[in-house]
Amino acid sequence: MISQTEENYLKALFALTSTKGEASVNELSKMLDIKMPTVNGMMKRLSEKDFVIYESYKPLKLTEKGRKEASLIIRKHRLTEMYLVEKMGFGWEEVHDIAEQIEHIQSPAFFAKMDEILGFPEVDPHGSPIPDENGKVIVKDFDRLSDCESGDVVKFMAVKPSSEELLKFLNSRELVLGAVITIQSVELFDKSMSVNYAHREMEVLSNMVCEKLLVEHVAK
Amino acid sequence: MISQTEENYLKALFALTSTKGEASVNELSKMLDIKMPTVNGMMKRLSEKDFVIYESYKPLKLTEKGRKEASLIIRKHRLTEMYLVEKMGFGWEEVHDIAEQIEHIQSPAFFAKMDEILGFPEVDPHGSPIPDENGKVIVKDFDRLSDCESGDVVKFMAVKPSSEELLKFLNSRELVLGAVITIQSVELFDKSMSVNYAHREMEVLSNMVCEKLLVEHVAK
DNA sequence: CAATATTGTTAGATTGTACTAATAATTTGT
DNA sequence: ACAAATTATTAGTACAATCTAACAATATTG
Repeated sequence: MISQTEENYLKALFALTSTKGEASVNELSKMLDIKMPTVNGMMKRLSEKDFVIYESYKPLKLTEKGRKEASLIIRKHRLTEMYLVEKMGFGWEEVHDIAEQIEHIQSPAFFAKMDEILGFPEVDPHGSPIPDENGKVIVKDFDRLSDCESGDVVKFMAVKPSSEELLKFLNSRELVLGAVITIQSVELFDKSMSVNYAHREMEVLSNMVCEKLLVEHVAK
Repeated sequence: MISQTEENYLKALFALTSTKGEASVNELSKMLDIKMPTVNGMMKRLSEKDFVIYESYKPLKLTEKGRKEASLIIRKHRLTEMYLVEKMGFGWEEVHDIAEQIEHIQSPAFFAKMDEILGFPEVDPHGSPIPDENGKVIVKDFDRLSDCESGDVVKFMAVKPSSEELLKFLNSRELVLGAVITIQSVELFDKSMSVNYAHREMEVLSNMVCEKLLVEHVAK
C-alpha cells in the first residue's frame, strides 16, 4: 500500500524528472515545501519500495514502477479536473485544489465512471494530456508562444501549469484553449506581443504570459 | 484543523450517541475496530478540542460543536452518495465506500456545487436525511416494517444502514424506495412476511430484512 | 586549487495514530 | 455482597511524517 504522502512525493518527483530524467533532493524539497532531511528519508523509503532509485549524493530517479504509479495519480488528477469543469461547471482556475485531494481516492470504478461520462478525454481543461489506464502519456511538444515570431498564426493548445492568477487573466481576455492567435508584432525591448484572436484585436500579452502559453503552428 | 482520523471518530460517535445520547469507549472501539486504549486516548484529544465530553469511567457524549462537526461530515457523505447515484449512475449498493473517502474532501465549493446540481436533496439514496449547512437534521421516525401487521399498507421510505448484501437483495426483488407495500400475512414462528408491491405478489421477506426496512403508514 | 557556498546526510526530538500488557474501576450474577 | 466478568485506564512501544542542529560531501568561484 502507498500513502497519500508517498503519492505526493512521487507526483512531485515525476514532474521534476520529466524534463532531465533526474532531480535533486533540494529541488524536491523546495517543490514540496518540506525540509531536506525529511525528503531524504522519504527517498530511502520509496527506494526501499522500488519506486525511486536512490544512492547517496546521486541525483534522484524514478523506477519504471514509480513512473507508472505517478502517472496514474496524475491521470486521476486530470480526469477529475476535466470532470469538475465539464460536468460540474467549475472554471479551469478553480479545479486544481479540489483535484489535488480527489486524486488520492482509491476507487477504480469511480475514475472509470468519470472517464466514461467524459467520453474518454485525452487532455485536461488546461490542455495537459491525461495518461491512460497503464500510465502511458502521449506528450506533444508544443511551442511556447514566446518563441513565435511576428506574422505567425498559431493555435492555443495548453497552459503550462502555473498560478490561478494567470488563468484568471486569460479569462479576463477571453483567451480560451483552441483560439487561433495571429501575432501582429513583438516588442523588442520586453518581448511583449500584440496579438489578434477571435473578436479581439491588438491584445498585448507580456512575455511572462507568452512563456506560459503552448501553441501549435497553423498551416498558412 | 481536524484530521480525517478525528473525523471518523466523531462520525462513529455521532452514530452511536444518536439514540441514547451517550456511548461507551467499548462500543466505539468495536464500531471502529480500533483497540480501546487508542480510542480512549483519542477521546481525551477530542475532549481537549471541545468536540467530546470525556470524564474517566463516564459515558462519552458529543458537545454541540462535536455534533455539528459530525453532522457536516455526514452531510458531505450523503450528498456524495446522492450525487454518485443520481449523476454518475452508480447503484445504491456501490456508493458507501467511495463516499466514505470523499466525505473528507475540504472544499465547501465542491459540496455546494453537488448540492445545487442535485437540486438540494433532503435524503440520500438510502432514504437517510441529509443535514443542512448548519448541521441541522430533520429526523423522521419511521416504523420498521417488522413492527407492522398483516393488512397494513405502508410506503418504503428508507433502509437502515447495513450491508451491501441487503441492498443487492432488495435490488433482486425490485424493492425500491417509495414502493407501496401491502402486508398479506406474517408468519408466527419466524415473523417473516408475505407482501405485495408494484407488480410483485406474495414476496417473502425474512424478519432480518423487515427490521432493516423503514416505512410510513399509508392512509387506508 | 583552496576557500566558500551549496547540497546532502545523520542524529535526535516531536506529534499523531496505532498497538500490547498490566492494572484499576465498574457492572453482573449468584 | 462478593467473586467473576466486563469495561476503562495507564504505561510503554512502534511507526509514519515532520522538524532542527550538526556535520559531511560536492560544487562554485576568485
